[in-house]
Amino acid sequence: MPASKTQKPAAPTAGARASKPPAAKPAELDFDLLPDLIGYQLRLTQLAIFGDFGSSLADQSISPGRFGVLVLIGANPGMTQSRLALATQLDRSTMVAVIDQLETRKLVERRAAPNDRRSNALWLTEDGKKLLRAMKRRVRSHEKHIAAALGDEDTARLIAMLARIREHLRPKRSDQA
Amino acid sequence: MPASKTQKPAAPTAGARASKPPAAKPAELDFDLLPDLIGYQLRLTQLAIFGDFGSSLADQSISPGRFGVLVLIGANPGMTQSRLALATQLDRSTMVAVIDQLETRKLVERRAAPNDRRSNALWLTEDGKKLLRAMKRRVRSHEKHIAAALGDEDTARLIAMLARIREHLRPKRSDQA
DNA sequence: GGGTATTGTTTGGTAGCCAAACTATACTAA
DNA sequence: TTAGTATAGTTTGGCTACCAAACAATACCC
Repeated sequence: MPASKTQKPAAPTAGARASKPPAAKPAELDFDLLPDLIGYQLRLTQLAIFGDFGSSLADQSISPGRFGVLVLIGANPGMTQSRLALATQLDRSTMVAVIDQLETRKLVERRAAPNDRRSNALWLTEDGKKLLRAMKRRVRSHEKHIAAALGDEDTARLIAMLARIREHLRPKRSDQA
Repeated sequence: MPASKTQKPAAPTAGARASKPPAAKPAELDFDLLPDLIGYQLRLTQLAIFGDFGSSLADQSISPGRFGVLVLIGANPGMTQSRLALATQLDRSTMVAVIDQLETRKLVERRAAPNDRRSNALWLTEDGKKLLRAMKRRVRSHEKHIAAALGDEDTARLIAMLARIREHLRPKRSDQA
């Protein structure tokens, strides 16, 4: 932004005030090929859903990702961090901070793994279980709200389509849903 | 990672969900309700697509988001940063860095806006146009590859479904595709 | 035993994003 | 004209989320 002010302000002094043409309306934006891109549509939709999801869980300040971690630990008590990292497609080093955070909040505990002293066995605390139950309820109701836009049948079809895309994209991969 | 299938309801036989055998083996992971969540599925699919997309554009080191910005500027030459921020759902302050980056790489230019000395009019440089053309080709072919997993008809249906979800979620909003 | 693989961790980096405060400019109305 | 207010871009500061390399402890295999 030029700080100089050497230029005269468009002299409104002259009475030439007659023609104020269409005033150059912003005009419609052209999104070109974007709306046809599946990745773009996915991003938009995910933004919308996560925004909604987030606001619905905001008071717990648990992000969708953290919720997923809690679910996995809840459903697979005693699992290790590495397995969890694999399942969530996060790096092991990332998972350290995630568990640190959840442990600080007293939602998750690291315990000794029975067979391997390198591993941490992850368990929900009572608080964690309680919070998870409450969040699951909300998530399910939130999900119902979304599914209402499509109907059960189309919702199932949508999920199947997404799975199909993934399978087609990455020939082989496992330990992930 | 021991692997298996793309995971399934996991619950070994319906209903039974109490016993916890002292699994000596990694055992199957239970993803619980996650696979039924649209948001979760979207995230997985987006990860897969963007990963693929990214690797296909890696040599240009242009992220999907940056690509979208280039497309918008290309299709709406002279548009301002604010409009662009609105269209991409980014903050205006975020857009500054984005444009800085693209300008440094000589793909985009900030020019004086004709009617408003506060605004920057954004234009692609020749390099920008060239790169955009090349990337569009790749993106389209990439898109074809994805669509091949579904077929044209289902692809269109998928996109329509996603749009429906968004509309249902956020009552109304404009300036976005 | 020795070699190698794996687990969790530390460290250091990146991308991407938002919010508040600020400057320059534009618009509006007294 | 002038004052008030709104807007465009920017700066600053922060935050989340992520990866990659290196490392110690432990496990596994021969």
